[in-house]
Amino acid sequence: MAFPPLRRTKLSDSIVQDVRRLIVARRLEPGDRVMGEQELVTSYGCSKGTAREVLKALQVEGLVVTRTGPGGGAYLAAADSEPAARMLRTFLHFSHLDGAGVYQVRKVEEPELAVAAVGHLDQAAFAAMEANIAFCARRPRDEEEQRRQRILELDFHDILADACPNPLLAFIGRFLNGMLRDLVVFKGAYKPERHQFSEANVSYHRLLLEAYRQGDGDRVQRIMTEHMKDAEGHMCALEEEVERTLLLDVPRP
Amino acid sequence: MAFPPLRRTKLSDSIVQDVRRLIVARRLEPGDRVMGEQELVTSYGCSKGTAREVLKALQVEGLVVTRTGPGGGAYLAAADSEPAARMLRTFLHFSHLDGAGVYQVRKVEEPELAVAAVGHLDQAAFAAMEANIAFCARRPRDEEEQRRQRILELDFHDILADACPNPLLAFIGRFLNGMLRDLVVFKGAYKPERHQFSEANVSYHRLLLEAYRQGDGDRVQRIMTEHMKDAEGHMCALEEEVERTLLLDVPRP
DNA sequence: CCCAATTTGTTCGTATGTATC
DNA sequence: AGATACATACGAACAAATTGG
Repeated sequence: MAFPPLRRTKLSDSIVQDVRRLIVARRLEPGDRVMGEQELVTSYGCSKGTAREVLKALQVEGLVVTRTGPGGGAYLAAADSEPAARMLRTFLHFSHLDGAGVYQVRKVEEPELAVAAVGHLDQAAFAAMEANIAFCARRPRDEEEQRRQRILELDFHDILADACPNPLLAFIGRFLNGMLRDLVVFKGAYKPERHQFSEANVSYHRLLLEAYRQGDGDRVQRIMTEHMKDAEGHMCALEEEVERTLLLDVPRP
Repeated sequence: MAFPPLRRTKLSDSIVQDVRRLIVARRLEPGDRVMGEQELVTSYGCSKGTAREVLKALQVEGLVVTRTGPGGGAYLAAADSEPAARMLRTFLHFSHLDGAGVYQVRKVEEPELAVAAVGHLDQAAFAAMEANIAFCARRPRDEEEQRRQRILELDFHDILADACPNPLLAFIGRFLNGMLRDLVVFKGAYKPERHQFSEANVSYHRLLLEAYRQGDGDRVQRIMTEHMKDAEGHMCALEEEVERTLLLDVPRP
């Protein structure tokens, strides 16, 4: 036995783990000060380079932000879903998640999120929904505007996610919206042939807005469920179409 | 131009972004070689420390693993959900997600996952489910064994997640199971008073196993839906109890 | 089994940009 | 404007780990 350096894990990793534990143990909140470069060097006896790696890891995890200058250093970052979303995207990138997989989740999650948002929409949210519908209902002048409309249709669902009091549900909703945004630009879901899809979405959004104004949770649930079912059908049709064109371009051996 | 000091974003961050783009552009797969320390230094003209920060960031993101020695360097890591799960945990840590929030998602997600797993369970999975049920059905000799049983009940759901062909659905399922494992140990859900909860879970698992053996997706859906509804009730009761004891210990001003 | 080559891991010294006072 | 404090970046050197002769 007897490992001479007695270290199987990288030094920086163990320090990172230690700092993480310290953060939760001391009940630190966003904005509080965390150990900076010098403090890590002095309290752990490591070098600047190692301390920098530790800070870098915590930055990537979205836990801390660093500022230069006097009074600068490392501070606990505000809760941000972006790092988690980015890593989930990379994980799913290698797992080859397709649009059908996205909608298998979305069709059960989005109705739940929609009803959870009832009673949590303020005037600004209602105004944003109205403006969103107004823009998406306009007849697009060119393909570029059509693409922007499709992106904005997803923003409508982001408004609902922002109003959802359940942070996990809201995260999943926003994440799925982001995935669909990517699919829109990569799979060309904004093509003219898909115009009826866009019109269906807008009408569903109109119905949702009305149900929200009346605070009718059951109706919100029913409309959103149907909305997702409809959108799933469009997505599957789109993917089949893309599949066909790909098969024509690159025939398999 | 020549603007070395004219930089608003950190150098290492831009290199990280560049490497990420390179990975997806070249369609690299897990196991493929990525730029290591030396290569980063030579191709980006940065220092060793900066190159190490880049590698560190990619490691934290779960994208690459590094090995020492000849033939070592940075390699694209196998798809791993752990980094994404860890960051999602930290995000939700600051968002104060409670057990009720977990079950609001779980009760709509787990039935969908359960039916998706139908037809994807092999003999090993069936054997694992049987062994799991057998262990959890045993009368616990002490509180410690009871706690282990509660953890293992969640492993039953992990078996289903492993069989689920939708990677996103499987990720959410495994993530929720992990969250509940933490709640079990922190909120003491394994207390003797909760024994009937455990028995209910085991009976639901038995019914699920039978439905899976018959490949009856509808029955799987119904049983799991009821299972989640039941578990949600127990979780809410538990949290109310914990809330009461906390109010007794630390009366609010 | 040891030795050498290779590549990451770690340390120290130094310099520079940047924000605060 | 200058001094201070801090992160950011570079360079050189050594240690540790792994592979192959």
